[in-house]
Amino acid sequence: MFQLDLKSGVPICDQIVNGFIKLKALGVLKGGDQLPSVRALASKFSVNPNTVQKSYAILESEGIIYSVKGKGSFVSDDENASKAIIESAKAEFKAAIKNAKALGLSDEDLSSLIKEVEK
Amino acid sequence: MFQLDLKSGVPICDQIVNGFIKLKALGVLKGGDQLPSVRALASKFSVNPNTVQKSYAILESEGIIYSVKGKGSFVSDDENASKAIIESAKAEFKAAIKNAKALGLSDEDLSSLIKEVEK
DNA sequence: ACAAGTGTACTAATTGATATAGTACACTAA
DNA sequence: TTAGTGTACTATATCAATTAGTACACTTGT
Repeated sequence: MFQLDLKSGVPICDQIVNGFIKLKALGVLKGGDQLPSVRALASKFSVNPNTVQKSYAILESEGIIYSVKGKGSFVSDDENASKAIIESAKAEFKAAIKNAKALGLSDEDLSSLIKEVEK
Repeated sequence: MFQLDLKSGVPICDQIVNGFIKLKALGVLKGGDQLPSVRALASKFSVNPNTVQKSYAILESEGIIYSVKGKGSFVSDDENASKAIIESAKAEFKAAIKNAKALGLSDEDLSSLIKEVEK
């Protein structure tokens, strides 16, 4: 399970969303796996159930998970889900690119950095 | 001069800070150059003078510029300050690369995204 | 000396996003 | 029936960012 950084300034609900997206991308969570209940996860992280609920709603709207009243929330095995994960990762990376470019880094600068990280 | 995007969600003061850092990094602004006055820039951007003042205070605290009462604000001669900022931007970008790769994006994917993000 | 322009320092109010608090309802399974 | 689940809703609290307004100290040019 992932960790929350309450001091990071990143909204808690976003951290939870990204946490599960990464767990699925890494294969830790697979289609059909059950997620912690809204209340259980809220208790574990010591945050409000509404915040977790919001995260789950976002994940469901993106096709990452699906929720069933009275049963629980589960990892989706829909083909489109992985597409959503990729899109989410791309969006996050684009934001980083925009930041770097705003500080004057060129396309070449950034491209060379990509290769540096390879190891 | 740079532009502001009021709809981007990025705080105006941060955009102004990054704008000047970029101008200095690109050599458009050099040590000793005078910046627009707080009131003049606020008027040009149609934002509150306090917001510009805050940006200038941040830039000064980071050593990018220096301000003199009654005279104005000027670009600092110290090159190390802006270089340090560029380095930290690179470090942040590297973290984003690592993140994206962990989610399964390839070097080619990331390179093409760099070109996608314009301006 | 004066006036205009400069940076700086406050307090107050506003807005929007985020998170919390509390309650309630519908559903499922044992 | 009972406990646990997701879901919906209103209200409140908090915080960052911004705006608004005022005031003061300083420099420059006249």
